[in-house]
Amino acid sequence: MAEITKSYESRDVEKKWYAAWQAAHAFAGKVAADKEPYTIVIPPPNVTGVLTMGHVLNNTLQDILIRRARLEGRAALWIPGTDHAGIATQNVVERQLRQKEKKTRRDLGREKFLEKVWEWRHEKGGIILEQLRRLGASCDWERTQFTMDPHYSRAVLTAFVDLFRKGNIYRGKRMVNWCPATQTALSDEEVNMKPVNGAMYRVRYALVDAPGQFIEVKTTRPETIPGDVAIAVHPNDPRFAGLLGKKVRRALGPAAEIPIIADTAVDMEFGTGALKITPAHDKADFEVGQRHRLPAIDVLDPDGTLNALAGPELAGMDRFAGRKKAAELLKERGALVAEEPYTNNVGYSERADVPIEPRLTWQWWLRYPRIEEAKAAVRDGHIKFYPERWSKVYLHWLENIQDWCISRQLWWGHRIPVWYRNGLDKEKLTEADLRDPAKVHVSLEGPADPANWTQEDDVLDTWASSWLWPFATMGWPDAAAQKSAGFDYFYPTTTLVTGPDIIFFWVARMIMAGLEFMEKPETGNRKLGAGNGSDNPAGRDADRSGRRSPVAGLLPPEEIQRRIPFKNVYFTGIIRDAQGRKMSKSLGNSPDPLDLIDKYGADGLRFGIVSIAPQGQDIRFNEERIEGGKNFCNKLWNACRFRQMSGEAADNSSQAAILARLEPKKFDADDHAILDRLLATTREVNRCFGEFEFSAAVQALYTFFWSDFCDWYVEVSKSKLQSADTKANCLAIQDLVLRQTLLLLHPFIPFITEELWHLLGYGPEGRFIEDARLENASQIATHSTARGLTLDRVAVAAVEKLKAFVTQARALKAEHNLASRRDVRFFVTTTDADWDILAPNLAKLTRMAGAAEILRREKVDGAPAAVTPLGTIYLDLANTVDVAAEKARLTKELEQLTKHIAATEARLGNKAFTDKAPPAVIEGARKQLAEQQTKRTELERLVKTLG
RNA sequence: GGACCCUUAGCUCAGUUGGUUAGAGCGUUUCCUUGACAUGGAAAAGGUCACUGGUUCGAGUCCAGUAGGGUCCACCA
Repeated sequence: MAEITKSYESRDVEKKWYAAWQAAHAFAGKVAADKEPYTIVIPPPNVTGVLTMGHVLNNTLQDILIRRARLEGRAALWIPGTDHAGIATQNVVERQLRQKEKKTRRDLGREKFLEKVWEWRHEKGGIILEQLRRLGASCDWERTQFTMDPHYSRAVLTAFVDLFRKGNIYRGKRMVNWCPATQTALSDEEVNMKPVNGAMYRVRYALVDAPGQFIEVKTTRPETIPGDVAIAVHPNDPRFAGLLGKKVRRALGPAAEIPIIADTAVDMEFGTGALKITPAHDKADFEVGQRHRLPAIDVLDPDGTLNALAGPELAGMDRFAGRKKAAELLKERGALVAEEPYTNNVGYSERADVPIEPRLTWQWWLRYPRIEEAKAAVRDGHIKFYPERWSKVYLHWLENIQDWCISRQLWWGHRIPVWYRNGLDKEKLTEADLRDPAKVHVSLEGPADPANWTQEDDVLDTWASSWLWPFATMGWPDAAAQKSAGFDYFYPTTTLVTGPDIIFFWVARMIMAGLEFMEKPETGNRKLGAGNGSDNPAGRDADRSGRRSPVAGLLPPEEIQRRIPFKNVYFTGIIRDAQGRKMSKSLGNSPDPLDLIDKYGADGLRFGIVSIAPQGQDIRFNEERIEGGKNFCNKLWNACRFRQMSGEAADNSSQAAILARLEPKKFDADDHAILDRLLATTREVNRCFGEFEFSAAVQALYTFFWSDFCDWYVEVSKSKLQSADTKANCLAIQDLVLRQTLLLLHPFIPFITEELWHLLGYGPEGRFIEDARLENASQIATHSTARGLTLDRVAVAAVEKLKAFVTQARALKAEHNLASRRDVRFFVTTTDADWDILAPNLAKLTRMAGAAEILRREKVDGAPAAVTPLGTIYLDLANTVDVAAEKARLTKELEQLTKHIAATEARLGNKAFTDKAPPAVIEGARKQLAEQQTKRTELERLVKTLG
């Protein structure tokens, strides 16, 4: 067996084991009838993405769950893959095209451009999947998915056709969020509101019939004045009662007389109480316009440039330049009454980070399916959220859900499988036309006579493909593919690990998709993709609320349970920098995880990131904690090194073999205590996994391993290993502890644990650590009992006292500047009972305290002393004691103790306490008081001896 | 405007149904290269648990309110 080196070098170890795991197909998810499945689908990173700290956290947690599942003997499957990320990817390729060839995508044309995108995808896409391997992610790479793969596209289009047939999808001309930079519509979820410092302009409009009279409005967007079609006031506003129905002259742009109208949408309190109505450029104005049958005058081109309708002075200007110019023009004409700084909320395009424009366009909309069941799935606990509070956010969104704009004016994506009969005027298409197969064809295959049809240009929102991820990655809707993927076995997936920022984008939609599409094959998967079904023209009077009355035919609970895409959702925190800001590319405040892996090892990074990621809270990134992860790995390495240097093991190849080497008759208190702590830690980690408390699990393992095992047990071992009588048993205990600790730690730090597992020979030759089974505490206890070992819980308390004894002894030395001396003597005055605890441990205690000897005495005078749970310990200093300092030190301790005693006595003297508190608590208080009093008596005596 | 979260040691944070003298890591001070580890060991200093009330025998923990910080949702020009 190879010798363990002095320090842990991660690089080669990581490379070696990852290659070995892959060569052995160790991560393959295989159907096994005798095992429980454990399934995770990765939140697919953008194919353009590179590994960020967010990915590190997210994927480390998934890997922890998957590896733990394997150790527990479950059939684990983790499906990896990437998202085609419509806008992001198209942007990347367009930018490259612009830089390298000085061309736009339109210069190339749709087909050529898409070729370029695929080229890019094959050359540079999916780097992140390679990076995940560096992190140690144990995905089943042979199942890697991409949302633009042919089979995945088929799933996406099948879902579209099916929903269209059911009447959930319709086409409508609506106000949408338009991104002038990418020139596509966006869903509400892709718009972020930001406060923007701008100006509020007070503008006056001249009354047509009353020269010299005006009505004033306030606006932040004077450049849209050419699109004004009315001025609205509240019908109950007395200030304007006389003006209703009168006309004013548009203040800017093509001359026009526009009416003053009354509408309750106007807030009398705000601004001047009068509102300019520009239906083409504001959602609220659009609705007012609809109510009053006013035209919408669109003065902006799709790219945000003012067009001819804005008038010659503004036409051709960018919207922001136009705003300034408009203000100047108004000023020149005396129409600008005032201009003041103003901060308002403006919607920004999430992708392009530019203000969006409300814009009236034809788009495809989805009325979400299974909304009620989606609520029930979470409300009734079929799907559990961790932390639970996110379910409120989820339910609130579903309560107020709006139809989803699923079409995008992009080229990279799933092209909507709709064909229009040639010659049809798309601008005038009615709902009835849409459902008429003679006019509009909807299918996967396309029309039989393609020459007579023209396909829809738009593609689907990327999320309209990723919402199928949990089952489209397992073959759906192809029955044969589902069978070979083990769909029936692995679906529903067990746990989804994701960020709360995509709860609406992704989590909620996946739930609805699962509920809608995962019907039993025999009852459903019927005519999926069969084309226009006009049996249910429900989309006819689609309104923005999109609410379907809760109809009969809601799924029963068993069916919900069967269809849901996952049983647990764990929401990670968002990783922030030291100042608490979100990590972002533009701020440059995100460390490169690969650098961190180089510096601290993948295991160090994993351990560190998990340890700072408590459940449900955002994470303040702290590189020192990553360094702490590395240090922990080194500690683990060296403890195993110590074990290896301490002696050959008879047989380490299984837990049973190690248990067989235990010699229960030779157990001392430390042996009992460390095994007790091992079982407690095993139990605690188990509990943590049940509650998804990863950082608590790491904390428990850290404390157990570092404090209980290394700082105490390994140190007492050094004495035990000196004696041939106790050596073999001590080594067996170390092996038992280390073996179990490696198993418990493996999900968190897979590389180093695999390496040490082999170096110490804890498994059969040629097998991985994950081929072993992690036993829980009661299984270990049962096996131990079978070997004649019964753990002595009293020993645990004794060891706590011994630890306190040693600490006091060391403190005495340190206070007298003798910490480095190993030749000091200690005296102890104590009871026979306590001496019985001390005596068998004297060799270890002497070594631990760094003393030459510890002797029992009846009485000691004039030496520095400390009161321990096992008697009073004295440092033999002969005549060199500083009596005053000694007295001050003891008096201070006595004072503190007296306060505590008073508090305890007060509690016990309170009849309400003794009447109402549980007996165990009262008993604990009494015991505590007795101990405190004993200690006080002793301290008082010591102070007195000092005069 | 609505909802949710946070405020505990110098810093970053744990603290799981209310119950001994509130913990960890980092940092700080002093000491230690003893045969696993200086990526380490020992000892120590450091907290009126944001504030104010309430419930309770007992509150960091439960309730109400206040202040400060954050996130999400919401069409006030």
